[in-house]
Amino acid sequence: MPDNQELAPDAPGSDRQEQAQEKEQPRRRQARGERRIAQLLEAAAHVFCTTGYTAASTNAIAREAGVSPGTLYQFFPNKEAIAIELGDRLMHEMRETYGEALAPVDPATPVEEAVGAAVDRFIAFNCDHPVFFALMHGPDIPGRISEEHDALHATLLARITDLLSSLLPATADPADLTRTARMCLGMYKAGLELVLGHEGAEREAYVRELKNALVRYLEPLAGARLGTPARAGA
Amino acid sequence: MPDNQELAPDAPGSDRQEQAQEKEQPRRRQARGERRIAQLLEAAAHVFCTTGYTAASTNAIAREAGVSPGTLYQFFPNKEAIAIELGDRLMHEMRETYGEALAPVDPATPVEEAVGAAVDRFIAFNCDHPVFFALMHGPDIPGRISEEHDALHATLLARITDLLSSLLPATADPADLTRTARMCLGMYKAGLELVLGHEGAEREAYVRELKNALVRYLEPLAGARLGTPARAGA
DNA sequence: GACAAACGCGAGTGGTCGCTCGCATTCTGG
DNA sequence: CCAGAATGCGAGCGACCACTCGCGTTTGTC
Repeated sequence: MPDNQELAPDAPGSDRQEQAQEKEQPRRRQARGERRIAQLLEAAAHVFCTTGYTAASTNAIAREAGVSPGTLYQFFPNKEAIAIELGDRLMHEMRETYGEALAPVDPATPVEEAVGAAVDRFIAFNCDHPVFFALMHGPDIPGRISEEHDALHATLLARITDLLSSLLPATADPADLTRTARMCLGMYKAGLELVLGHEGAEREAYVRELKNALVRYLEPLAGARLGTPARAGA
Repeated sequence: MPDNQELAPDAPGSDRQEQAQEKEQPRRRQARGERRIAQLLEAAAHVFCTTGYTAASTNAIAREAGVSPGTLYQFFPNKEAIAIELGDRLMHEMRETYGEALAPVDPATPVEEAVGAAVDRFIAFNCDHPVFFALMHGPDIPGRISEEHDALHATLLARITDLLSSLLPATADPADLTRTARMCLGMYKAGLELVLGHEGAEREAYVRELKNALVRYLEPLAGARLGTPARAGA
């Protein structure tokens, strides 16, 4: 088992003459291998999506990718590593493409706009990558993914809390803020599930419904700000 | 395997002389057996609660109940039947104890009151029986439980839709009603998760937060009704 | 072309889990 | 009190799954 150092680096400290590469053991990999990895991850995404993590068998993933189980284990040390690599790539893509949704907002933007923009971005990402939802909300996910989920959860919570504290001028109790932020995130998740469960116009209607729920929940809190009475109903 | 007809009745039609009992094959069971069943179901509830359905092993359930695996299979034909019987009993108890929450409401009651009463009842039930949440929201539940969940889901949806249609006088589009009802149920589930994740005063604060979110979401829809501007904040 | 390393295969291994079977013990009706 | 049913046991069976191993094939390098 002298393979797979790239995806699952073990403890170093043995004979290593030239670490003058980029990072860690280079593990020379041909283009063919990279293609196989992408192929396997795509197959894994499909299988995870349809059956969930635990119910997904590595043999099924290999079959879906059209390779043998042995080939799969040439590139991934174990089943967990597949989910982790998949999660890492999704996380990376999300931060790259939709990172702006996490950036601090101009405190002058109305609630509707801020909520709408954030919801649109995250909904779009989740619609493009349904595996993300399966990996993040499965009850049986491996430890590493769970950590990533917690990190994302905490990040989102912090961002929402920031946004809320910019809305509530002096109502200072941070415990209230935390609860409200958690409630917002929960409502978003619930709405996301509804959105993912429908297609086309119906899906968009649910997006509007989710935005309505969030805005109506948050608007009364923004008492000190200039009200935005214009509300485009469904 | 001439046992377990009561919990898993197979196709009848064979030699049955005296069906003058109460229902189905009587399957004479001693008090000891009934006690064992209750004991096993309690153990199963605990194991399902902590590890989920699929991860729960029948041997673990038997161990938790302090009996051998063979004894477990004397009363349940298979693992699924354990979850089904547990679900049936929970469902029965819910209908018995909290069925009034599903009864039609007086159309004169304000939104806050109706929402608050329903939320309180269901939250209380779920707090008393955390297994219910685990069985209903696990992604790996067996078919029968899934059907029960769907039935409950549909019932709740129908009730919420009724309540909504009594609020919206003439805004007739039933598709909008369905979406709003689904959003309400999703918000309730999200809130329930938050509530179950906390204890004591914090838990009650989340209950209030959930009610706030639901009321604020629904209140603007009740435009034609006499408004209830008194809102007790957190 | 030759060598080595990366790639690819699929039968096989160890382990777990749902479930069974033969047998011992306890209860119930007559 | 005794025949038979209900209860109880736990080693073990078959199936499945994550993962391995030995060997054959392809690819990059000199």
